Amino acid sequence: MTLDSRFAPGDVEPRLYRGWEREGSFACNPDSNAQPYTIMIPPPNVTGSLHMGHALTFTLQDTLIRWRRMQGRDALWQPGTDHAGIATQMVVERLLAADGKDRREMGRAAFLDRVWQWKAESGGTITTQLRRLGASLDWPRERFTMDDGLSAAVKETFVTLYNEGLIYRDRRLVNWDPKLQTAISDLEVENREVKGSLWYLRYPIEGEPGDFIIVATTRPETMLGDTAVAVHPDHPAYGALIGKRAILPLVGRSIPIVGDTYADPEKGTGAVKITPAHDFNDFEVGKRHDLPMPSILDRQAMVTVEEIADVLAAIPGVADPDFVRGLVGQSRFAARSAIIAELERLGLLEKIEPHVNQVPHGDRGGVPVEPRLTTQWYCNAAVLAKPAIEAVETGRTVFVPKQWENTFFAWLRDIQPWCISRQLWWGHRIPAWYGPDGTVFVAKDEAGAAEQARAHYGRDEALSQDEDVLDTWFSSALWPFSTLGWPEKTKELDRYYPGDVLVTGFDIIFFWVARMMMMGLHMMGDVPFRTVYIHGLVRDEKGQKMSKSRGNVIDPLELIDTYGADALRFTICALTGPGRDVKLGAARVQDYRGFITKLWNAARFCEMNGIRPDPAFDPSQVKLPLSRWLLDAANTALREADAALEAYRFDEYAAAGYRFVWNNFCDWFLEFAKPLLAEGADAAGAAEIRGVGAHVLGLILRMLHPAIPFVTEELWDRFGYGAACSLIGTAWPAPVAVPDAEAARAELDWVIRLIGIVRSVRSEMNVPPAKPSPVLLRDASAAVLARAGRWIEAIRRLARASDVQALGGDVPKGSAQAVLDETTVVLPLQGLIDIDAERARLAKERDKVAAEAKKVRQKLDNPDFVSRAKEEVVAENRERLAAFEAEIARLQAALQRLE
RNA sequence: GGGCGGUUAGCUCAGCGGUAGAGCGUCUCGUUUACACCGAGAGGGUCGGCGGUUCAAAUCCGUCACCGCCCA
Repeated sequence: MTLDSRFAPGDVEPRLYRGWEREGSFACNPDSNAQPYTIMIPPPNVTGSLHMGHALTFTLQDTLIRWRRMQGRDALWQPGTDHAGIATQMVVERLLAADGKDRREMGRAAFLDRVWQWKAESGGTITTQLRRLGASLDWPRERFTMDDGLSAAVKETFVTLYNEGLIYRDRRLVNWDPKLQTAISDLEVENREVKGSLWYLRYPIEGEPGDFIIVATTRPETMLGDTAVAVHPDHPAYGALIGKRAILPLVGRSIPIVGDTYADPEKGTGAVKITPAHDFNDFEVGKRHDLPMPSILDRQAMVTVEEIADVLAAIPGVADPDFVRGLVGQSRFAARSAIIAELERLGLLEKIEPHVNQVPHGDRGGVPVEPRLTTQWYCNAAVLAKPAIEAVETGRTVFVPKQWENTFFAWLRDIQPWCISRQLWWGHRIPAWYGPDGTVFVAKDEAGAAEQARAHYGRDEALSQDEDVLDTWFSSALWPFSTLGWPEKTKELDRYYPGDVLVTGFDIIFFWVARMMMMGLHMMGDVPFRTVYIHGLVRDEKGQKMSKSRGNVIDPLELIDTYGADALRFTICALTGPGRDVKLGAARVQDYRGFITKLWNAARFCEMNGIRPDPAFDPSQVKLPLSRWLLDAANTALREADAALEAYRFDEYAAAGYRFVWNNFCDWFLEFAKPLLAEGADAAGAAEIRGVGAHVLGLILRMLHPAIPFVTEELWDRFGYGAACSLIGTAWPAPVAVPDAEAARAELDWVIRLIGIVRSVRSEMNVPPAKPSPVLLRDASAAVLARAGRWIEAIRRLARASDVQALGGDVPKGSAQAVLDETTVVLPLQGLIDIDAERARLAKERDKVAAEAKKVRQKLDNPDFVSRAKEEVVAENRERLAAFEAEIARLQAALQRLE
């Protein structure tokens, strides 16, 4: 074995990943006695490809799962994807369109065949890409929401909830996407700021020629469907009109003027037109006042007059049925222009003001959503939400960070009926059949429905299944248990439900977290996960959200190609603090790649110096302070790493590893080890250093494996710590008792500080590095001198000292001086240093300490502080003051010696 | 309009009552054979403003400003 001078992730990563998969290293074991640890992913969209958001969330999850797996837990990380009804159907329709085909021509069955074919060819993109990241998902257990088993779970749930009255049909307003021609969820609607206008329309008052009520609207085209004008009951000018009627221009309909607090006297004119079939607020007003609710836009958002045909009336100068009929078939945008022009012609347009408003857009289709009155299937989410809210209130499920539970509560406490039907072909077909008279029979299959129909009608009747499919989230909500075999009673279900943690971004709380909680509690009787860890979003270096339109999207696969998966993963961990977005760019990944390289090179040094795993090495038997110091520091790092991971502090975990490897192992241990390993050094000492070095390198590899699995596994294998690809399954290290750790810490701490002081003085005094200098210790105790003697080689090497000795007599002329505890460190550098500069340096040092001392003295001079502060704080400050004063005295003495 | 989060060194961020920190960048120095994807040293902050609580405030409370997100 000889390690290359650079770690080559591109060669190593695929080989190790294949090795892990081949060895079955990612597999859970339902037959084991170990305590399970389960992470259910919010399943990614089958049409998706890996983006930085995935890289973030899967890196964190993989870090957790690898850590728990090493701790001996029976880890299940359940992979899979959801079928993404709308997105997938759009993808396949686009492919068909390229071939000049249309799904309606080919028919439902052929279209679905085509979707499955697409899924077989392209649906594995993201799962392949997750492997590049190193994600250790239990792939043989991969599930898809349209699988038979998961489909059975959907049917079971639908039928159960229907029978409980929690699923029902209702006619109400939905968010309708006119492009996709389906209902969509509130959560699939994004409000976009659009520069529009506020049009002020004059509606004539019935029976009072020449009088108008002026309504302000952002959507004049909907006026065809107006069935009232609402004013605030207390409105000074318009309040008196309540109870009268207005003539709806163009249409000629007589509509009431109603009093409703929905009308905001501050907005527009204070009077608002009411179109119950095309606006959610107006719908509520319509219900309160029992208004008609005609739709004037069809499924494509084209004008239709079918529902207002019988109220059209010709009123000269106000309304013209021919004009209205002429709008039929026009888009809502064209109709708007035409209506405004006509109103203007009739003198019924008061004015137009520029207006910026929030326009709801379908997030997939990209066109403005049209509220539309349709019959859909609904789930009574308010009932399901109650136990979900309670589970978080009582701590059965805990949010980390806790503040996110407010977001969860806010949404669930105000939850609207969940529209679960979609006018799509790709998805779980709603298990409802209709008889000839429209009676609904809900059953898991057609035979069940037929049986119900027979009982109902007393004979066999032809049934037709509902054409619609279910919202994708209906099946995603079941994911934490449907993937485990439910509704079958499987040992996996028994063992891995509830899961331990759901890891996701805050934007997903409404989507998956809330729905999984509701369905898990209702169908399984228990929460789906005990902890919900919420991380931030990935942004670019400037903090901007990554988006295709901004052109600032970073492809994680490119980062992996360039810097390696470990570098990307470590960067993500290091930057993932609590409740923070992660600003990430190539530069950051490059920086952290330095750490991977550092680790690699430290290992190379070990290799070159005969540091290799020794099964006989016993850390409790080490003799050298350096060994004890290193083991003690490793204990600290391990404790920090564990505490950090327990608390989901990925940044602190990464920092603990970084500090230990770089600042303890490399900067000091390996440097101190060099003379001890040199030729002619004490053989027993060298053997111990090799032993402890190998032991601690092994600890490092284990401790960092969850974050940087590839480089650690490669080194583990190459050094022969275990069989090939075995690190992933190796036990997580625990701190061990280190004899005399306190003394070792004191000793090494002193040596490190001494070297630091000498280096600092030399650098500040511009001593040429090639000029070694003696290091003289004045006022040093016998113990300190003995210590210096033990470390003389290291001090020579690292502090550029020619010798280290006690200084008995006077300080030689032209020396530089510094204070280390009770000792004054003297560097005789006559001719090499500028005495004035040295004087200034010492004075500055003294003044700095004096300033500190002054602050502490002022504190101690305050009787309130001494009497009211905690005793240990007072004592600590007394000690600090004493130390400062002693240091000042020594610096002062050093200054005087210069004269 | 309501809610949440943020404002600490040039940048990215920890710290959240008792000595202001890290990483990166900057400057100076370095052919010390693990590593220049390196080593050594240095400089750099009235912890957004203003009030308050406290012996003590970056940290707790109030208020304002600015930035970002979510919901109307």
